[in-house]
Amino acid sequence: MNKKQIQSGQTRRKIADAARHLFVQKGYKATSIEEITAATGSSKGNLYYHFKSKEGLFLYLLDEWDRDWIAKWREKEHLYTTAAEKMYGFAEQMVREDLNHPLTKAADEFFIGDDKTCEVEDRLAEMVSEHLSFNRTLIQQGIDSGEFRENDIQGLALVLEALVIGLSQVSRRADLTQALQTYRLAIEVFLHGIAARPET
Amino acid sequence: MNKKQIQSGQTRRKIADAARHLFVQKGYKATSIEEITAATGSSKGNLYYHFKSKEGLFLYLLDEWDRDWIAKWREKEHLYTTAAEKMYGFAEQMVREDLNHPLTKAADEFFIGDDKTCEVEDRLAEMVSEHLSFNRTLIQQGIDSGEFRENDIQGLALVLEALVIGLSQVSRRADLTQALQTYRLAIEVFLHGIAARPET
DNA sequence: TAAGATATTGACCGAACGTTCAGTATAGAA
DNA sequence: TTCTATACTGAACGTTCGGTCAATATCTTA
Repeated sequence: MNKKQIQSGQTRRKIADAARHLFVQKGYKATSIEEITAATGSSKGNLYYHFKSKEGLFLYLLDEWDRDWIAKWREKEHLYTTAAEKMYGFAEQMVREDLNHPLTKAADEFFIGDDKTCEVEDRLAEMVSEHLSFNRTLIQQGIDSGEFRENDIQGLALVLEALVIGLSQVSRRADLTQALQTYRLAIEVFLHGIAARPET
Repeated sequence: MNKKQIQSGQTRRKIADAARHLFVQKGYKATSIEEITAATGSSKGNLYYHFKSKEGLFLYLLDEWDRDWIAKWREKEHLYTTAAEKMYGFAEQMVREDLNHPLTKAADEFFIGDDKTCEVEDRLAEMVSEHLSFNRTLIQQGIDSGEFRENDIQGLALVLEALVIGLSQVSRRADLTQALQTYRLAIEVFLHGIAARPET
């Protein structure tokens, strides 16, 4: 590995990290290329040397982030025995990994905005379905083990997704402790509800 | 009332309606003044004759929408007897009133964007606390009537808010029937959870 | 060390957007 | 009818932003 290649890789990393941080914090549109380069100390042209476009940079981050997230989850998953524990673990990872998944806020802008490329559109649709599939598996496991009631799994996966998206928005300006507490309470509610006794 | 004053009022209404529709559909930033005027048939200058600025227009819509929402709720509230029914009614109104509250998406951009005026910031903070207060009341009523378990009310209000925000995002591209179904399921889960039996 | 590949710079471009303003049309007052 | 306040128009302005490019610096290789 060259000295040049190493430094080039470091630059790429620095840009990606700064961009991810800003996208999460401010959203996609509200984050300008100039802000990203200002945060890295390098120049605008250099960013365009390493990444094709703003969209390309964002897409790169989406892929990277998703890979990391799944990898971290696979590491921890076997530590949890019950499906309920997995749910709490799931929530905790959501909070600790920068308080939200890129899908949550920044990607949502893409869904609504009308200026999205086909490539981006496809990739996002894919990620959403991956997300829902992840949630379905989580719920299915609980049903199989007898922990959860038989129910509309696809619907529940959507509700869980909604809960997670909403939580990340509500918690964006909260500190880690508060966020963790809210997430845990939310999962508790998701599992047990707030009604005094379940209808049988 | 003059003929002129009437027409002026109608223009104002037409602009406000078109703007609300677009803001809800596309978000705040993604909606341009030009689009709004194109949808009304009147001119850019005319919009600025009736409203101070884009922000001012948005603020006007927030106030108006909030008033309408609360008024409609007060109309229906007495029809529901149990707190659980109120929850479902709450969800239904959320869906029917254009699939979301302006707070949900467009206003969220303000929270994150750094270009907000103090006036807007204050008004939004006020509205959030009103929202949470509304949720608290709803939950408190259920506890008082013995329907809901005693619990961290402020936390639950936040979770409910997160759920509602998330639902509106997840349902934005769904039709009314689907959305209603998802919202109902979500409230069901919020009330009863998904666990096979509650921990006692 | 010379030549060439690679990495970085920052001025610049065109498009989009919010906002302004000089000017026009119209309804009611005199 | 004439005058005036109100309602409305659309070209133009200043700014912001994503993206480009010719020039330059830095490192590798021969």
